[in-house]
Amino acid sequence: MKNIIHNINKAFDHRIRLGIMSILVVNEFADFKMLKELLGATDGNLASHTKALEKEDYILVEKSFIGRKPNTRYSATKKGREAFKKHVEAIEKLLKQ
Amino acid sequence: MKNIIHNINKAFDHRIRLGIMSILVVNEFADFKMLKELLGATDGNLASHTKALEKEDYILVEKSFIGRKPNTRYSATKKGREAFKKHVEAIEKLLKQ
DNA sequence: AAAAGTACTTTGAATTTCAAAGTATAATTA
DNA sequence: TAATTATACTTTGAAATTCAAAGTACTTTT
Repeated sequence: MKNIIHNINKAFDHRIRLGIMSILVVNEFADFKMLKELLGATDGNLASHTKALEKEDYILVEKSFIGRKPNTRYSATKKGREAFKKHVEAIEKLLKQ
Repeated sequence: MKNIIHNINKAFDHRIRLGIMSILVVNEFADFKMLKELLGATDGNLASHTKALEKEDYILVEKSFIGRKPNTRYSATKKGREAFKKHVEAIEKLLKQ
């Protein structure tokens, strides 16, 4: 096989999704507000990217209340961590020649 | 500033464009056929991604004939190389926490 | 009690992605 | 030599994605 981008996961193509995963592999959890600030995304935009990752079972979404305010908290699943690791390795391989 | 994906260039978000640039920073030139094979892209798909990079002045497109067959050859511009280098550094920084 | 803020969700328009079909010529086979 | 197949792209437009504005449902401040 020749295809050099074969192992690059299209679910992580977009910088916001790449950012979400980067955050979630080093932080056990992150909430909506934290992701929004770290990524500079608008609300709707962030919601659709988290939804895309959730659909792939790469992240887990947990809704609860902190005090009486709603709080949505995200974490990377095992599947997500593994897929992201593979993706990062593929990018590194691609970039060093 | 908090935005951790601030230096990630959206022109290189897509894996095919990332692949094109990776190829063009190590090879002075690559033609349509070579890119197509290395990236596993369809014709129309590759054409639109090269067009996007050309629009940003990140790659240069030269059309000629080899014998009597048309040949389209791509190369990275100085601007493209610089932008890509910055992008790669931003990705590396993002990925190591 | 009204106004402003927080934490999202919904919506749909704009943009992007993609492959099928088209164009034009070259090479092969019958 | 005529027909068929292959090469090297380009054009087209439907489908998918991206995005921010507006909406919902509270909570907090004035």
